[in-house]
Amino acid sequence: MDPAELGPEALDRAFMALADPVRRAIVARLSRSDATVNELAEPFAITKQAVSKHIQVLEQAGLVTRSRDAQRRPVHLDSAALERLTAWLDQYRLIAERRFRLLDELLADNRPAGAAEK
Amino acid sequence: MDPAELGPEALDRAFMALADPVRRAIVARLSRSDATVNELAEPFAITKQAVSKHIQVLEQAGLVTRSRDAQRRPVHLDSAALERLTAWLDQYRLIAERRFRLLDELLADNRPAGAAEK
DNA sequence: GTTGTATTCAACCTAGAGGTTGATAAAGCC
DNA sequence: GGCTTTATCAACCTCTAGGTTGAATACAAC
Repeated sequence: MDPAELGPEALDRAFMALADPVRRAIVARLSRSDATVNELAEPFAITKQAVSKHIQVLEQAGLVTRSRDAQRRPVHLDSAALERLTAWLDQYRLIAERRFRLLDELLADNRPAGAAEK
Repeated sequence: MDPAELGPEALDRAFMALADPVRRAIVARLSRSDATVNELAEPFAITKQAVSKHIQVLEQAGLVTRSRDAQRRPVHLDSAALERLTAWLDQYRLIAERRFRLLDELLADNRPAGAAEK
């Protein structure tokens, strides 16, 4: 099956991961460069353990990956994962927008024409 | 300030709203046409009260709006809200991708050049 | 006005998210 | 070996999300 396919649980985890300001800030920070847990924890008024948990949430959501560098575990943003979420959103947004466009054309054309769109 | 500006709480609510398979299915359904609570509840094995709550979550997240038609309260998908989320994701995805592209160019160019990207 | 349909409100339950503190693991430095 | 740094594990607490049932509201239809 398509590796870029996103099952429901994967979407659950990805959107849930982004539904937290700390984790979104981490994503924003990682967009500029990879970073370690300590570096990522620095701006926040919470413990490093809490940040470590946030990173694990992002990792299980597939949004970030981690490597090894001695005792450090640099975190890396997976931009393809963000793209998959964008794709999910765009899919339904475009369906809805196409529908509105058709409706507008019908209305502008000449008559109500009592078609779809309850 | 820009009405399309998304504060942290708005992003919290929007992403949280999408972190549930029932609510995502509702969004998918609404992309095809507006629908009432009863219509939206039909495919699910949960009570209408639960679906009503889901819709309120989507509404407070700004993802849907509601109108009145006698005792019915048709739900309408706000595609602009989806677009705002896409914009948030793309913002950081593009920063990360640009960085990778530059790094690739540096590597392909000729020498390591010991620049950024820890 | 009474019945029926669509939706919400209120109270409650349970599981999990996000936080803490304290102990543990793993790797470099002297 | 011992010490320090980086990061995680474990146990715990509190708050909220998602679900239930049962009563209440709002409007239509008869």
